[in-house]
This record gives sequence, structure tokens and C-alpha cells, in this order.
Amino acid sequence: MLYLKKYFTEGLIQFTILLSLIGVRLDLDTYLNNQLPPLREIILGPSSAYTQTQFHNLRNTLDGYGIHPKSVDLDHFFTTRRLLNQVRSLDHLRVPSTELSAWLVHRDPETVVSATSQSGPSIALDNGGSLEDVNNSEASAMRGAGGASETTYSLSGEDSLGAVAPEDSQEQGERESSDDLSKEDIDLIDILWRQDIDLGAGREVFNYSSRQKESEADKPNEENEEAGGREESWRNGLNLQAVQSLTHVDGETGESIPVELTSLGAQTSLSLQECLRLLEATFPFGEEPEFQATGPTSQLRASTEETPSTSQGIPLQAPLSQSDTPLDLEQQWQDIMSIMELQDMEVNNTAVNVTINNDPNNNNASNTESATIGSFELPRSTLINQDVSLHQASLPSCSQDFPTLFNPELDSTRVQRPTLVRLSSSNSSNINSTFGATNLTRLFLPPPLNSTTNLTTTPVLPDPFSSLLEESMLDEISLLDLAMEEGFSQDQASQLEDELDSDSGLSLDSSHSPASPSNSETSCSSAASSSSTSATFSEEGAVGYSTDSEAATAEAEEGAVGGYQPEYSKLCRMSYQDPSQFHGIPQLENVNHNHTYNLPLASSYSERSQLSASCSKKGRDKQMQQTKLQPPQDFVDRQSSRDERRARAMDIPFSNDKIINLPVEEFNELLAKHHLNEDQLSLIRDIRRRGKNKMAAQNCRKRKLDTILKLEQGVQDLQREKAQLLKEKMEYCKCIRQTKQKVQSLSQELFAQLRDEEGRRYSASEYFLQYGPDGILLMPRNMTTEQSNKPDKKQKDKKK
DNA sequence: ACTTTATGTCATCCT
DNA sequence: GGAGGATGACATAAA
Repeated sequence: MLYLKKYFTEGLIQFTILLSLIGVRLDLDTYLNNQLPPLREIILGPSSAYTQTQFHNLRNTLDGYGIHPKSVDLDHFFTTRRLLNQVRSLDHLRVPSTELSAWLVHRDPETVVSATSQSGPSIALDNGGSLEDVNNSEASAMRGAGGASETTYSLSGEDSLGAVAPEDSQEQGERESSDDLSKEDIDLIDILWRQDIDLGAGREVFNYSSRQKESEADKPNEENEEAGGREESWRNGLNLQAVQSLTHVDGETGESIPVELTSLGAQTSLSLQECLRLLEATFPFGEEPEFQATGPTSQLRASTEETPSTSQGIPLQAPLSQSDTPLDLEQQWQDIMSIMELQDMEVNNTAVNVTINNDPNNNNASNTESATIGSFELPRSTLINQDVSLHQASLPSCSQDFPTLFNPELDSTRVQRPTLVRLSSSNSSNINSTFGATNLTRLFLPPPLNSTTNLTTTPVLPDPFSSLLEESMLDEISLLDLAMEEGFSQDQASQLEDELDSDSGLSLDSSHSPASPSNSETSCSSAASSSSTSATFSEEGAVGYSTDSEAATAEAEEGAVGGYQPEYSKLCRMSYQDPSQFHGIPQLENVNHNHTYNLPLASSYSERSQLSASCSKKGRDKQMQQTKLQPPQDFVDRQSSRDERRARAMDIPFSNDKIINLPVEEFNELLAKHHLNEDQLSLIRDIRRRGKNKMAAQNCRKRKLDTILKLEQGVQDLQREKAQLLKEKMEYCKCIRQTKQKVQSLSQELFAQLRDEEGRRYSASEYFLQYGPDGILLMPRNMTTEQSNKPDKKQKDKKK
């Protein structure tokens, strides 16, 4: 009955889809609720094989967290949900657009943040291939988290609230095509999520900033009092009215208004240049002239061509007359723009809209972070005010950070950021226009204004640095960044890195775990090695790695046998062993071409025979115990090797040790002393050959092991180097973050002091700063692409 | 009974 | 060209 129900529902949904495709719309919910039996025959046709179980989509399903991945109902549940959403999506006319919407779903125990970036071809997000090389551990961790990976491909409109919705048909098809996309999806989601977090941060800031600006505008008197003569001097110095009278044009025309900025530096005590110098010293920044040529304005044009413009741009120009400031403001701006260039090299010509959304359905408290991407447009009206914890938004995605150089709106983020960020949908339009107008608006994330706590803004790694690290390290990097953001010290981060390394296939440093088998194995092998180290000659007189003799005797009862340590070989095969622990083993240290078999003979054949009889391997001891009543010669024969037996059978007058280990000259002399027949000579030569070859084989095996150990050591060194690079990267990210904060403070100062011809402030909600090769433009937010380019060309070079 | 591991041996190549 | 080292392949014993 259960299967019948499943088939019914499934088939009904598919049938509905088919009807919908041909124009017939059905209320599937009604059908499902009533479960009309008449369609049963139709439904029985398609089976579950028709619709694969998509665990990654299940993970994306908000309701899917309540179902165990191994639940029997999983398939049914998921299929139903997916198909139902697919049908629901048919209600919305979806014209395939070239825009790309990246969904970020950040879920806290009770809240969810969904950031949507909108722009660019949707194909870009589907390129999970480049992100495939991700640490499996994290992927598995996210997978194991189950609900933690709260990823939902939501459709625009009502689905924006987090309801499960099907993605684009294209993406849907891709996801249906394979069930093992979950890992890639997770990886991709993780990366995009981090990118979107940055974008989302900008949004929140904007709202707060608008309110703040408004509140500030309500108290002009206070500000005037506070500013005092400073503002007056500002006005005088800028001579803004005079400039605007010449260039300020109606918003419809799109003309720009030059604004003098020079005196701004007088009130900003910035150490930005220092930071920038540090950045330039450490980063492979592009040449500044190059940046001037390919400045962010081109990026702006590319990204804003699709949106019409209705307002003007106001170029801000700083007069030279007021440049009596201790710091050269223009230089600072150029430095900033030089940083922006880094971004321009990597940033796509895509405008990104970020939306922080709430998902009331997320109840899984275990989830800490999750992300989802999709190619959907999210109506701005669907934005919901939501308290969002963005402390997870630590991300080494640099490409998305730089394009947004200056966004006064971001100021607001900082205000509430450390804990909660409130997003207002009322400003979404402005944000869209802003982001659509230029990617520069978010170049620098604003620093927290009121918080002395941890920074939640993501440390940004410039793209040149991302190339330093493999994508497979992204997750580790992210964790490290997160650790840094969380206030981890370098040492702690290093420890984290070590822990992360342990997840890799070759975990070379297992010394942390005292209970690990390595220790026991190591000690065992060490004991064995110590016992065998003193061994001199084997049964056949071979020396070195060959089977032990005297020393092994003492250990024979305990099972320590043989010069070539089986224990050690076992260790070498165990990847979790730390090879460094074995460097102290004498045998291993002398592996390479340590032909110890050239040592002088120690015992004669008879002596050695007695020795081997008394102190051989454990098994032989057992044999001896079992056969102690037997004649000694039989026992000796049994303990001897084949060559020894042969030598005895052939009445060879000297021991195999001599045969094998004597130098060629002495060996020839020895043969000359004795009158031996051809069979004896042949046997002696064979014994010598085999004996030498045996030792050679042992040496060869030792050498192989040594090579393996060296390779492991090399891997260990590389991992250490990687950890060091990660540390450096975190430092760079810190520096960039500080730079962003500086720039943000500059932006705030600028907006705080800019006045129009009527003496009113420029609201950050209405204007934004655009940086180009020729200077800084004050652009209205509602300006469209085409018009934004016009003032760009008309702007005057920023004066000093 | 089967697998794994260690070791010996042979063939081959090279010095 | 022989001696011997290096090494892959195989055999065998032991666990």
C-alpha cells in the first residue's frame, strides 16, 4: 500500500507536470489531498526509477531534515516534495534569463539568512567542476550534519521565504542526472555562500546607514555645532556650490556634479597608506597606471549595461587648494583604487543583489552554515526583515570583495553586525540599483562601528592569493579564516590546521594521539630493531638486515625476530605513521647501500650451526622444544637453510658465511687452498651468489621503505608549508580587512562632509561613491547604466 | 582454508 | 667478461 501510494503521488505529480506543460493548470494540492483514485492506472506507469532520489535536493529541502537519510520514506518524501515544487513552479512564468542568482542560506538555530546575488549567466554557478577538489572531510561533515546544510534552491516570489522550490529546469535536470552531486554542491555552496555573505553584509549596512543618515539629517543643528567651523571651512574649501553650478545637472540628464574633496583628508587621520603599502609589499598588485587604464569604471559599464538609468552622476573632485592635510587624500584614493584593480582582474561583469532572507522552516539547531545557489530572481518585495547572525561569514573570497570599493550603505552593517543584522526590504531596490550600477560599491566592507567584538566581516583573500592554494584547500582555508574571525590566535589556527591535515589521506603526524597504534607499533619496532641491531650474521653468515642471531636469541621468546623488521614494514604500510619516528631506528638509517655483509666472519660453520640451533626464531624454538629428543643432526638440518644443507651434503669444508662474505680475493684463495670438485665449486658459487643476492634483496627492500618514508616526509614538509601559507593568507586577509575599514571610514567622512548647493547632506541612501581612473564620482543610486556612463565621461579629473 | 606478510630465490639489467 | 649490485617477479613459510 505504501508503494502504491508512492506511485500514485509520484505519477500524479508527473502527470500534472505534463498537463501544465501543455497549458492545463491543476491544483495539485487538491489532488494530492484527495488522492483521487481514478488516476491510479495512469500513475502506476511511472515508477520511482523515473525520479531518482536526490539526496542533495533532500538536503535542500527544508522539510527534509526531519527524515533520516536512510529512512525508507526518504525516496517518497523527496520525490513528492520535488515534484510538487516543480509543479508549483509552473505557476510562475519564468523566462530564461541570463542573470544569475546565487542563493545563500545561512541558517541559525532559528533563523536563516538567504542572500541572493543576481546577475551574470547562470551557467557560472553550475561550474562546480572547478570546485570539485574540496576537502572531503568538510563535505562529509556537512553531509553528516544533515540539517546543517540548509540549502534550498528557491524560486522567486513566494518561494523566497524558504519554501522548497525547484530550480531552473536546467539546474533541475543536472541535479536529477546524478545523485552524487551532493559533495560538489556542498563545496560550491560553501564557497558561494561565503561570497554571498559579503554581499549580504553590504545590504544590511545599507539599511542601517540610511536610517542613520536620516537620523543625522534630522539633527542638522547638532551637527553644525559639532562640526563648527570645520564644516564651514569645508564648504569654503570645496566651493561646492560654484562647482555644482557648472556641472550639476538634473537627474534626468545624467550629468555629473564635480565635487571638491580635497579638504576631506584634513579631518581624516588615516593610516591607510601604511596599510596599502603593506598590502603592496605583500601582494602582487598590478601596476597602478595599469589600473588607471582599466579602472573599475569599465567594470561598471559592463555590469550596468542592462539597467536603465534615470539619474545623474556627481563627480567628486578635490580641489588642490585645500590639500594642506598631512595625508595625501588623493594618494590614498589611488591606493585604494589600485587595490580595486586586483578585483577587476577577477570579478565578473555581474551585478549582484544580496538579500538576507529568513527561513522559518529551519529548525535544525545543529546547522551552522549552509549555502545554496540557484538561478532565480528574487523579487525585491519579498525581502524580509530578519535578524541574522553573520558571524559565519568568514570567507576568503576576494574576487567579490574588491569590486565594491565603497558603499556607504555598508556602514550600517557594522552597526549591528557583531550579533544581528537587520535587513529592510525597503531598501532592496536601491541596493539592486547600486550593485547593478557598479561593483565598486562593495569593495570594502565597512568596519563595525559600535562593536569592539569580533569582526564578522569576511577576511578577504585577493585573487592572486587564491591561486596560491588549491581549491581543495578552500574548506580548510575557510575554517581557518573562520577561526581567525572567531578570535583564534595564530597558534590555535595552526592547531586547527594540523587537525585539518589529519583528515587528508596521508596523515603524517599522528603523534598527537597517544593511543594511536603508531606508538605501540613504534615501540615494538624499536625494541625489535634494538635487538636486531646487534645481530651480526645470519644463518648463512649474512650480516646486516638478514635474520638475526645472538641478539635475537634474547628476544626470541618475546617474538622479536629478524633483522628486517616485519613490524616496521607494517608501520610503513600504515599511512598514519609518522615516518619521523622511525628515523631513530638504526636499520633504517643505514638502509641505503649499507652493505654490512662485508663484515668479517664471526663464526665458523659448526659454531654457527650450534648457534642457530640454540637461538633461532621463535618458531624454531618451538620446533626445538618439540624435537629436543631427536638426534642433533636432524635438528641442525632442519634449522639450516637449503644451501647449508647442500653444503653439508657436499662436504664443503668451510662455512657459508665465509662463502658469502669473504672478499673475492680471499674467497678465491680459500677455494685454491681446498681441492674441490666441480660440483662443490658450483655449489659454493651458487651459495655465494644467492647469499649476496639475498642481502641485496633485503637492502633493496629497505631502500624501498626508505624511499617511501622520504616521500612521506616530503608530504609532511609540504603540508607544513601549506599551513604556513595559510597563516600568511590570513594575515593578508586581516590587512585587507583593515584597509576596508579605513576606506569605509573615509567614505563616511566624505558623506558626512559633502553638501549640496543647498547645504544639505548627500544621503548615503541616495548616492554612492564610484571610483574611476579619473577620480571619485558621487553617483545617485537610481542611476542606470547608460546614464551612469555619461557622467563618467563628463567627470572632471579630481583636483588636488 | 584463505589471506597477509616476510623472506628467499631467480632472472635480468647495469656498473 | 666476470663479479656483484639492484630490482622485479615469483615461491614459500609462517602468522
